[in-house]
Amino acid sequence: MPIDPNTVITRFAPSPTGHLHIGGARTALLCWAYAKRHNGRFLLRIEDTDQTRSSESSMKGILEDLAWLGIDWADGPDLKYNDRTIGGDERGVGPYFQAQRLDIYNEHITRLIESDHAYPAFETPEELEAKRREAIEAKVGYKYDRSALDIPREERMQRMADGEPHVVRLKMPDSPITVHDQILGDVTVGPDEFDDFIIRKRDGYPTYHLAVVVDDALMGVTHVLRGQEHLINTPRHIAIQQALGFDSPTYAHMPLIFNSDGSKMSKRDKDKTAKKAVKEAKLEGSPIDGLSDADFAKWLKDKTRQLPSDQLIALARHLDVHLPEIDVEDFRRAGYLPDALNNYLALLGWNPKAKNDDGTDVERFDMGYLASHYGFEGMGKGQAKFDRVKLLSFNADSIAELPDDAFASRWRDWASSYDPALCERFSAEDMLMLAPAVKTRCKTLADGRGVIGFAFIEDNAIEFDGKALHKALLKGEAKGLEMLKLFRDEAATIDPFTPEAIEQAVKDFCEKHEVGMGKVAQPLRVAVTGGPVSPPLGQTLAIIGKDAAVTRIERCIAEAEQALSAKE
RNA sequence: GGCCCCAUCGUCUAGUCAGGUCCAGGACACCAGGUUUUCAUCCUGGUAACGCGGGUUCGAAUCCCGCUGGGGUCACCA
Repeated sequence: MPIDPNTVITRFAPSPTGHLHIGGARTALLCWAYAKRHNGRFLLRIEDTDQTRSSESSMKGILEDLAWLGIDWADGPDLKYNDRTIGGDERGVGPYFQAQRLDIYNEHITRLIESDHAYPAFETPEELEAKRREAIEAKVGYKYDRSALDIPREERMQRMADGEPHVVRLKMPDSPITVHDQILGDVTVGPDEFDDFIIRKRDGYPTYHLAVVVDDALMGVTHVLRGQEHLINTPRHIAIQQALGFDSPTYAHMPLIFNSDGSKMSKRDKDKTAKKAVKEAKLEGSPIDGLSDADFAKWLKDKTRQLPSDQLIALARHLDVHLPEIDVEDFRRAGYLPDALNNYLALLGWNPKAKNDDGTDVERFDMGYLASHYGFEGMGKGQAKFDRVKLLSFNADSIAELPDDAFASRWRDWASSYDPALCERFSAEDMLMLAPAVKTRCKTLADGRGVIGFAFIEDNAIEFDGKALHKALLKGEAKGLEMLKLFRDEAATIDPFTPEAIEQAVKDFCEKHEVGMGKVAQPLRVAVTGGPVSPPLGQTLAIIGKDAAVTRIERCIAEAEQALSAKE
């Protein structure tokens, strides 16, 4: 297993216990970028040593989310995904699932025990828990008391060989350990801060600390970039590396990201938002299929209880609330573009420290830029708050910058997964026609529908906004109503009924009658949409089609005349 | 609570390592004006920050100390 120390190798190692969290996505993105920048390899490893919490579906979801973001891996799980094979094992350092590497871990653990760097311990979890509680009551920090070391070595080894249930603990050195962190600088932690932690659990699986060190070393990982929550773990990892004779990789710990109120971005935020909305709506029973009233009540009462994703989404739709996006999947569903999300994520904690031609700071960039410029030098040290509003602005810009055809196809792709009714109502050609009107008016692909909401209403179900109707049709000298009546017959003759032809017809009509555009456009707008706000008139009319337009104009005229006669 | 990390506009940040060119620059948000048949886009301008207290220095956002504040971590989770 030859490892080239000159090749940068980074890794992302998620545990498949849920969706890919936005924080994890940022870690993966920056690890990926660092490897690309140095012409190295980015590898993916699945940390599934927690047998009770890991699942196959979580793992697949994570891979899918990474692929959606545009993060690809040189080594890692070799899975078929959308007919495309991702990953490979050219170097022969797999497998990339920790659960398949038990022999490797055991081999190393045996080495540690034989060299007296580790030892078996036989206390039960209950015994340890009791000791821990005592320590807390006595207000002293809990540390494992090494009582297993009181057992003579021979006896310990024999009991282990006899199959007595045990864990294996690493004997921590009694000198301080310094982490040379690329972002934070040197961080030294004294020996009093650590106890002899467990490296193999009672069930025979290694703990995270052991597995991560062994895998990183054997897979040739040169740079470990991860969240700051791991900083305190690093001395433990260094201790294992030293005991095993491994070189330590270069470490870089990045600041964590938080909600704008300073709280941790947690998957539970979604449930929290939904619970609040349920209480405000004073819902008694479960409003959605598949969720019993009893389960609903249980969920509502228990702050920590979470609903399955699909039920939560159904509930949110029912209550018309927007759930905060936490997982990558949430951002996908909400209609974010991966480019915008990646851009924002990278910028949260990293700064390219470069200027645009106009002297402003470089903020907007694509994956290619990241892959050629990312480095630890630009990383900030402070914790950052996740600003959804700024992300939304990035997303809106990215959408607006898309050429019409690209926008239309992305919009359609999104809708086919998350808003099938939109695809039924509009063909691909329709959506292309809609593109210029919609793309500058939506911040996410999901709010594209809102821009053209009037098209989803039946012609005879349009409700005219009273205020708008009055202002556009009834007020003033040159009555909008008169213009609308005159234009009604004109509209029927427009052929083809395209945005351009409609615009031209309105323009000609205005010139002929010597009135300003507004005098005709606003009444028409109210007539076909019911309200005073819509995309440009040509598109607005073309979207619903000629027959619908004429029908709506007639209904509006009738409504206005009724309002007029009611007044008199 | 022990240990560790951090601290510039409301938010993300540039500037801090090599103290003066910073009465602190950019972006998002906000406010005002302009373009536009509405809305949106777009353009122009504006409000807004060096947490506090001590030092060092001719001079500190930048160096040192303390305080305060925020965060992480103390699992047979990762």
